[in-house]
Amino acid sequence: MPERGRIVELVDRLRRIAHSLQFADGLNPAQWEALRYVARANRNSCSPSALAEFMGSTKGTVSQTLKALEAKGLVERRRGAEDRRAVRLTITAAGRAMLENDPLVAFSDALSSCSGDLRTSLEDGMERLVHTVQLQQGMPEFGACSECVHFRPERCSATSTVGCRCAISGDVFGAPELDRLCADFARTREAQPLQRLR
Amino acid sequence: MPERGRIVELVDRLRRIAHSLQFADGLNPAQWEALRYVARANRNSCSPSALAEFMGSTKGTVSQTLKALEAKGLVERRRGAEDRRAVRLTITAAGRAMLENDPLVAFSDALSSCSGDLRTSLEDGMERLVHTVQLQQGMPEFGACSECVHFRPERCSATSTVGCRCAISGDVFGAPELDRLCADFARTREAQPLQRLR
DNA sequence: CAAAAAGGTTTCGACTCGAAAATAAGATGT
DNA sequence: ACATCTTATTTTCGAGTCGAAACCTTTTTG
Repeated sequence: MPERGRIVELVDRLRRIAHSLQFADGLNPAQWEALRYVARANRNSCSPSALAEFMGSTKGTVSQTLKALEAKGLVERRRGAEDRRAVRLTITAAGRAMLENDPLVAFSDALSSCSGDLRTSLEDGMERLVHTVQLQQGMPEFGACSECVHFRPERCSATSTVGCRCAISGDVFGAPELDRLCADFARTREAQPLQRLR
Repeated sequence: MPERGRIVELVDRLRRIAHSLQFADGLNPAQWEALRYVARANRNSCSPSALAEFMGSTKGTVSQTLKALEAKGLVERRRGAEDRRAVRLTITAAGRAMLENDPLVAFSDALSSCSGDLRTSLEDGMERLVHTVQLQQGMPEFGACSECVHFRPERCSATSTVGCRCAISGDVFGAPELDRLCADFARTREAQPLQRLR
């Protein structure tokens, strides 16, 4: 029997370290997470609701996080044009600058000296772990078009540029947004077991 | 260039999931972490100070966490026999029972269906990641005798049982405590680079 | 012995977070 | 049109967490 608790300890250490690191530059962990999200989500998912779902939090709590980020000039809240209830979140130049020294980059730096293969297999393993737990726990999963059930490839005009018409929103996403996180994401293949990794 | 931010995203998701999961059974993440620690530390490290260092927190904060755990009957605080300032923490039977359904076991379950090799290489990779970041960030690292600089193997009487006389505390640790976490831990080999994994 | 240091606890204030109420804009049904 | 329901978000409130600093007690040091 492989030690039952090793992965538990590792995850908890990782959590603690990441938590500690994210008190940098006057932000707190929730604010860093939200800032990262706003920089990473597609235009349909840049809303307080989607962010609340992503963070496993409530809209009320997220509203305060966003208020803090807006006060610091890192994020903008604008009311939607068509739907006046909606709020569209956008990251500002200052917000992008702030992300340049994201404290979690320490983890990326830690891998900088290792081979690409090693790095990739570690990342793949962690990704499977995250997916599996999210699935088992019934947590929502966010992802990009390429692995999404709702993805409908679409050719743009004469050039062979491929975009994505989302079967849910009906919107077309161009190349820049194809890799962004979407709240409507649903993985195409069901729960790939960890055995089949690599 | 391998995507720079992938590991950052993964770590942050892992952190968020682990955080969410640890609001089970009336405890909070800090309390779960402390409970795990008390169950896992050797007798010299079962103190509020060591726990504070482990958690990257302050003694005051830890004191409150412990007060909560004691009130729930999961941990006992007893004043030291020799040094009356010291407090010795011990986990109770109820505490052990509580750990039986540690919410982070979800991560262990997620790996239960994968091969031992795969699991081990993922765990090894994550362990290196944790070590490397802790080292780079000047964070304290906790570990057990087997990899510790202060480890001095010691034969007990006629039987070939091997114990550990710690060069710092001077104490002898028997088999049951050899694998426990120690606040005086110092890794023997310096910062093994991630390249040499496996 | 007095002073300093070490181990813990308490107090206080800032801040986070979630639940619930409030606001406001769309959507739906009659 | 009009009332009602739903969606999107913010505000308010209260409980709880955490860190800094003050405090207490017990060694250790000079």
